[in-house]
Amino acid sequence: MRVGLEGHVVGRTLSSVEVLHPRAIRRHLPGASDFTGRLTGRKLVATRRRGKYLWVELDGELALLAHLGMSGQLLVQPVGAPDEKHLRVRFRFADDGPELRFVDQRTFGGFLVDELVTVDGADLPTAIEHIARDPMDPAFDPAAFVTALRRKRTELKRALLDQSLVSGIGNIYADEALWRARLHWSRSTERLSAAKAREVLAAATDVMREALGQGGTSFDALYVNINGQSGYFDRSLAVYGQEGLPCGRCGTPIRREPFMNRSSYFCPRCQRRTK
DNA sequence: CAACCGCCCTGGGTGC
DNA sequence: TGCACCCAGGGCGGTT
Repeated sequence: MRVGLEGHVVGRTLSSVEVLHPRAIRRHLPGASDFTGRLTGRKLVATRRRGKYLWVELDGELALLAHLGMSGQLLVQPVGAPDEKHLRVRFRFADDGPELRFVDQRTFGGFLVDELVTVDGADLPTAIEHIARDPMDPAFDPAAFVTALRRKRTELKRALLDQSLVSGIGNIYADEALWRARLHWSRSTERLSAAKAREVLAAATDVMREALGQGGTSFDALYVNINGQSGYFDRSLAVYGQEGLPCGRCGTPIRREPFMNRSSYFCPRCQRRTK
């Protein structure tokens, strides 16, 4: 998504911004008129990503920060193309070329305009100062992650989802990484060996790299790239959403258990629960 | 302070 | 056919 966006918007100047649903900018506390006011006339300089956050650097040390939530899409569409049913924000450009649209059925996604701050050598929007580097980041420190993980006193999957430890891992990639590392989601972080911690991190990194290579995960057909095409990593899922189907390693039916008001999928034989 | 819970929201699917 | 209900997801405020 970031790469696609880069090719379409970098170097262009915003001429108008239209907020069609207030929830899409709920994290921009000064409100819609401030949001559009700060963006209008601004030039887009670069696209950046950290974990699940995406932002566009603007001239003037500002950033347009986005989180797509679970159903958010950024689409490039010709001016005048029919509005999508769930169109939430429209960005138009001074060159009158194709516009950028934020389409989001479930309205978990959204934007804010934010100032940049330097944290540990990286320029970040202030709102995401607490978000850790993701495993694709060249400056990501695996050893520091392992140390921080083992200092936690919680369940392993909770820690993998904690975006202040490592970012970019959500419910799907956590389950896939745990299956690859043969660890149950409820394993305690403080009793996890450093070797096992490294293993689950490596598995998560592999899952993310493979998913990126395939354009992401689109199990519910709501995830699409900048051209409206879905990723197809869902074809590669070993456990997520596979309840009752045989484990690819041992054939035991995959099980689903409630976890934090959602679900964890795992192989009950490969991923034994420990005390 | 760390850990944890519940809520935000929409629409597709299911069961009655 | 229509209605009530459930579920998916990430992040954050509030509570323990």
